[in-house]
Amino acid sequence: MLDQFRMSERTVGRLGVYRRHLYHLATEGVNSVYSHQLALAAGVTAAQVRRDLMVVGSNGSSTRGYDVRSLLTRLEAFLSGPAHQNVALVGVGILGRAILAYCTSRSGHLAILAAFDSDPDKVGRVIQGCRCHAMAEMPDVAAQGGIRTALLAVPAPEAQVVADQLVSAGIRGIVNFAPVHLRVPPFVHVENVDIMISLEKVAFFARSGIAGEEVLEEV
Amino acid sequence: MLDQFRMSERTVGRLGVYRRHLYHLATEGVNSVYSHQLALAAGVTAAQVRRDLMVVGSNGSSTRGYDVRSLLTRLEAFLSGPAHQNVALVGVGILGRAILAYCTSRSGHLAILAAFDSDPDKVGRVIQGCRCHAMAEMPDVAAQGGIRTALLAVPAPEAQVVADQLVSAGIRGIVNFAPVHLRVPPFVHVENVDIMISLEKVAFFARSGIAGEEVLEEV
DNA sequence: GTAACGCCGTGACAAGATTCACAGCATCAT
DNA sequence: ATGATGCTGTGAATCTTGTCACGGCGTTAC
Repeated sequence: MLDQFRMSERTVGRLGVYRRHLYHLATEGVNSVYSHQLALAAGVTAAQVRRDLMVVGSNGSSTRGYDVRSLLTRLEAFLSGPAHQNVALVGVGILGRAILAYCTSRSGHLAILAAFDSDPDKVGRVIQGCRCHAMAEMPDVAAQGGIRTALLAVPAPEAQVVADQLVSAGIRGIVNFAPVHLRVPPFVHVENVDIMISLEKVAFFARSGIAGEEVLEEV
Repeated sequence: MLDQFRMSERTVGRLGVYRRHLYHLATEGVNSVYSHQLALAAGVTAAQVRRDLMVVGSNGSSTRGYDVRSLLTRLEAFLSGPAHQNVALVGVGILGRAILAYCTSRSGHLAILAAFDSDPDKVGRVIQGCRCHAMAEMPDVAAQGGIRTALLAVPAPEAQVVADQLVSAGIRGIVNFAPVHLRVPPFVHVENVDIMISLEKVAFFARSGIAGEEVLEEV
């Protein structure tokens, strides 16, 4: 719990997946779950699940597995911390709107509190239930809302400039949808969501699979 | 080419990033580039770049670095193969439309040839320049268009069922935007793009106040 | 009561990814 | 020439990540 500093990024991602599945289980009234069931739902091995859960201080029983409610609480505490966290969306283009719709439809520990765009036509309007501010208001809104995390969905050429603005407005984590590498200070965490790269990767392996089938297929 | 079967997924992703940057350089008339320049643009180390480029058969010179045009050609050949590849989009909700807009605005080696949706109101319409078909037409369209890769942007509860349909329609690679783990045969490659998990990860590290990404020292 | 079972927690191990470090080479300055 | 420079390509070392295997312990069956 203490050393969140040395947490592996991948482990954090998987913990999020477990949490989501546990949430499902909880709403369905399930109250205990085995590591191999979580593993199946998350697409990893049971050993991996158990190893990951060590960081939140495991409380599994050998007979019933993990108590869903209790584990969910622990994961929430570990991942989200005590307080509700607010997030900003920057760039209200078509992708930005999709993200807004996607996030607001989902529940609670993370909420998009404000949106920002440089287009004067959008400023002042409420889009997908979220007020759109001018970029200049960023520092104030971020400070007032305690926003430390931003979703960046602006066109690639603007991404770096806007990222710099975000950092000076106090943002410490950025989910970057623009297809460029952002240069930020070391205390800012950037996660790239690069749809085209993902697509190219999948296309690559889908193509390789052709040869795989033709040439040799084991197992 | 060589054994693309054993290629690391991460390496393929980085090669895509290099390719994109090389494309930029080429359009700007730059005709040679050093590994450390590519590294800066991609957010990795120079050694990593050189190591990655080994798989496409490096041709760097010690004095001018890499020839942009030549390296770009090699990367294109390696990543995209000889033929143009077609892709399908399944699920034309707001996210699907954003993806359509995002991809069609970008150029060439990968094109979204067809869209699919279960909503009868959308079927037959042309959205973002792409014709929307009924799900039932999937196998035919995929076969005719030689589509082996799909972008899956349907609601989570439907994702698994649709994925099964895709696989039986001959799809061998899926970019999955739904927040669920898809169970597919081993010859199908799935890449998850999970916006909520990415956001949670970033929020976690932003809260921890730790460095996520190293800033590489310049020039 | 006790033997057998199945699962968790974890140390040890293996596999994989990245970085280091240096040979080899073309170029340039002197 | 000849030494210095600065880059690439790559084996080896290091660091990271995932897997294995087994002790321990409730529970259940008999």
